[in-house]
Amino acid sequence: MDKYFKALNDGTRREILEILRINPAAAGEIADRFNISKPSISHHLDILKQAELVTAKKKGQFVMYSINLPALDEVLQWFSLFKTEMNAEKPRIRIPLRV
Amino acid sequence: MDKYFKALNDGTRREILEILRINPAAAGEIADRFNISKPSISHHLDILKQAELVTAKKKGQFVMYSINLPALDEVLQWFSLFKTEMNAEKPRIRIPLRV
DNA sequence: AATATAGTTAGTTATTTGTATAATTATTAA
DNA sequence: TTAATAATTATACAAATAACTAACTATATT
Repeated sequence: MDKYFKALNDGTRREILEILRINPAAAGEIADRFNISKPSISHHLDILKQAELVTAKKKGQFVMYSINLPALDEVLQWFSLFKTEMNAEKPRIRIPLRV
Repeated sequence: MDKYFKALNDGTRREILEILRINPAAAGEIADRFNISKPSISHHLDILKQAELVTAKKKGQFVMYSINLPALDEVLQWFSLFKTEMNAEKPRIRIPLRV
């Protein structure tokens, strides 16, 4: 869990994830979206990769980065511990909205 | 969102939240659970309070800390952006397990 | 009033982190 | 094979962070 939170504790890295959520992208494309040097972005991508929040695959001279949704889902599960629903008293029965 | 992730980027603070999830507790009770000095825990509590992840209320000579679930829910919502479900192709219909 | 208990604030230190520039590797194009 | 493009690695440095001890404030007890 620690590696995830470490990686997520940076606005630039969270933005990168939001970008990759839509589509995979090359390192340079990602860097172009920020006013930060390319080596810095490369470093951010490395941290995300080490945390397994993204994957990287070389395509010719490009390196394509993709999001790793299952990892993000693991973090989401940690937060589920605190779901208000779980701690509420009343509603024991949930009526489905649609079938 | 930044203040949340900053506060959550520490194992001790996440453990404190897990403790407070069960019950409110005084600063000292919390400190007793860790091999860390009381001033350090006090500082962690302050960071959690500043991030609005916990609330503090003085009761006599004690300070009782409680979890702030709605704030944690906000973070959970950020993660929901990445819910696999949202990006998956297949399951459009969910069958409720029980009514 | 004096002492004990609970907690925070102040000040210090070692470590980690985000950024930059410069140099390097790898692939593609002339 | 030389030059251009994409990306990473190396190095340096300022700022942020987590920990400690010591000192302080506030409440409770004797």
